[in-house]
Amino acid sequence: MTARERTDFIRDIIDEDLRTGRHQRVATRFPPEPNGYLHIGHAKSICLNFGIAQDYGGTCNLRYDDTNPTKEDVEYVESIEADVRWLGFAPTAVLFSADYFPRMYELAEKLVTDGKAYVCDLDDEQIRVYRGSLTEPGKPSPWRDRSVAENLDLLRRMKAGEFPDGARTLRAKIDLESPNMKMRDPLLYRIRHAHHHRTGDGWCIYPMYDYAHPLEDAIEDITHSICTLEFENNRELYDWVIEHTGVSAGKVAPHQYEFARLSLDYTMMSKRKLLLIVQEGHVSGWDDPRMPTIAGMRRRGYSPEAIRAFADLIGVAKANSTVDVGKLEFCVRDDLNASAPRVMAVLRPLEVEVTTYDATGEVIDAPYFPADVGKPGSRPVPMARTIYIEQDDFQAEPEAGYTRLAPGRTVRLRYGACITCDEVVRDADGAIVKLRCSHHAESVGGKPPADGRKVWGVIHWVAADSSVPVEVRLYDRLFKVARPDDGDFRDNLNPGSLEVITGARVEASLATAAPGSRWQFERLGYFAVDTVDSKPGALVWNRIVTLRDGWAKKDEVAAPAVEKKASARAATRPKSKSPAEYRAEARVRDPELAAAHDRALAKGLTAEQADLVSGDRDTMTWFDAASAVATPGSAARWLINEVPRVAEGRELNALPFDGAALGALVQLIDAGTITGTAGKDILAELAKSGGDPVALAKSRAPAADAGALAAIIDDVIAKNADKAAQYRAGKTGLLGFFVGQVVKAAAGTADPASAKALIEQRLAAG
RNA sequence: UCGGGGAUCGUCCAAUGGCAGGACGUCAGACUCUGGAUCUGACUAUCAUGGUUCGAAUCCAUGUCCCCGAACCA
Repeated sequence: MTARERTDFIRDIIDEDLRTGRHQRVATRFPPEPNGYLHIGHAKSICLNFGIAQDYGGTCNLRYDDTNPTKEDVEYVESIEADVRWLGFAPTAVLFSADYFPRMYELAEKLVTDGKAYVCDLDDEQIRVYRGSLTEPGKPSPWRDRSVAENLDLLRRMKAGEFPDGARTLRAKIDLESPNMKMRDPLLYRIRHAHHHRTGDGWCIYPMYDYAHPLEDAIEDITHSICTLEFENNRELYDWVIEHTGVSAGKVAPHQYEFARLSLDYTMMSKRKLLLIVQEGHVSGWDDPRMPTIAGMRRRGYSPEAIRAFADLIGVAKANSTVDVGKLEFCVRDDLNASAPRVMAVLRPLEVEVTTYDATGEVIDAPYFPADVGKPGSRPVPMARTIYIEQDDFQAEPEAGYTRLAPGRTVRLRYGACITCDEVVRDADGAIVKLRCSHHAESVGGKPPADGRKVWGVIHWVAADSSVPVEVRLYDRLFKVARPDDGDFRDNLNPGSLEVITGARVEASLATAAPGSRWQFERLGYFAVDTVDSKPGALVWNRIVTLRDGWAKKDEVAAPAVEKKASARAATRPKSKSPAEYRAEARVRDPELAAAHDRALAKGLTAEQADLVSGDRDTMTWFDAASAVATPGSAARWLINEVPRVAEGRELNALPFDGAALGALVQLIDAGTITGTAGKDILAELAKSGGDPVALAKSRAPAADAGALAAIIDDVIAKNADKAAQYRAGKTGLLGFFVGQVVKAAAGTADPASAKALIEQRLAAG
């Protein structure tokens, strides 16, 4: 990767895993199901998984998650690998889930033997009913308690093909009452007498995703299994499968991490709906240049570099978000600006006769790149008496702000001379058919016309005789609304997403442009030779993206603000209990807690504090122990506000110290023996490795006296003279910075409150 | 018996108790043989309300809003 450092929460986790020695290597995987073409959302995932492997010198497998033979196809398998490689990544290995079917089945028998899975005869409708709902527990299948021997026999007969599709399933025996629906005896195998693209008719039972995926990861020794947010609920089952099959025994098991998948406005990412768009003929195929597929973007002319830059730009996080398509277009332009040679083409030609021009065979040597790009190369551009300019570049009655050609006005022909419009030739209907212009021969080479007349602008052109006629396809976004999924996507298709221009002309040098090559047509945009329909002598060009255009922008209708979708679900769904309700209920159930609540109140705690220290047994015990030694109010404050910070998610009873130790610490602070800041330091130490707070307090350096403190402060101010100046100039927010620096420099011997006062004083004095 | 996640400029992502920062975008200017590029400047944010703290986007509490989960899909 470049010098720019990439960070995201997943790389943070990896850094931590490497630091602590949990892993010595990094192994990821990209696991698409071969049931469609890859799209820009997959590109994000590919860049993440392969990018991590590159950054950490690890491995990344391309693994087809082909566990459902009825939806998958070799066409997709081939397109996926091609897309991954085109994006610039080389899989460490290309693998298929189906190749693990024997091992998976073996482990399924082990689960059965261990009494952790059973064969269920319920049909799909019954299973759904038995599973319960989001708010109600499920109930056990009547087949849940079959003997191991019977289960094993039935499983083997399932595998042998003795039963029809849907007759039986293999289910994990977990917990029908789990609040996580995924844990309510999930299906492991279903019967499918179907031909598999890879295993043929070798199997008639196929593993479910939730069973197959963790095993695949474990078998491949994946360390970090990265997937999208909707699998968060599946993680518990992922871990269950690995633990109970023992597939990772003796090794470090893979762990699943979830990130937010990409949403792009004006774009649809659902594979199912993308398939419909193709099937219903709204586009020409999966690789139609309007499609958000990698194949479509490739054909459109997007480069792999641009797509990778986009993935970097948008980052990786856990918040659902919708990225502005403008960011993708920025990446595409940014890449092309530096890489695409400049040439000239006229989309809608307007004939211009340069009446004063009679040279023949004149050829202009025009550079491929402007000076600011600084790349070498040029091509010959023939001039002629008859040329074409863009119809848009002439207005018979120029509107305000128009800076191009008009009657009597002079403009420069790009790379050539300036011309002045002398005459507009119209047909019988008054339509403009051609222009007659005179030219200023002395103005070639960027020089101004000799008579000092104003040059309004620079326009592009091609010679009439030597330019070549081509077809140009102008693409716009496929959907006319930012959220095509609101309602039926078919209603939201942009009818103008493709405009075919047949009368366009490109300069002579482009006659042999290679399919797939990318160029900038000056002042128009970036274009690529179509790789499918273009033929020598009959070129077809795709517009990749327009140039950024400040003038055109003014005509553009402001995009309507994206309206927030009203949440029908939020209104109808039952509201979850709040923690406060849980605590109150716990006290109703448990008289000990109720008593603790009264006790806390009696000790003078506020109602809120009393509530918080009596919601569960652990907290109650801690508070009782702490308040036995320290002032109850202080004990409660520290327990409520400070302990959770250092616990970093651990339960109280998992901490290496207890309520009594907390009490002892708080007592020292109450008594003024140590400062609150020192107390926080000691608390952090306790949380890390336990110990005796009194001893820890004693071992600390004594508080700095006023003189020592002043010396530290002066030193910090001297070292940060620029910041001090900014502070004095009014950036008072920097006070916190100085306090932080001083506290750090004093290694805990300074009391921040008094330090702060002293710093303010010194800063003002300076 | 509901559970799991999430909320920071218009947009996307940072800041792991100490200067709210970057990019896209927008606006203004400079420059320009592309109304491009480049450069300069400006713009705009911590969901709300309390609390803890010398100091809170960050810790605690209460509330609000959003997403996911009840395929023999992945």
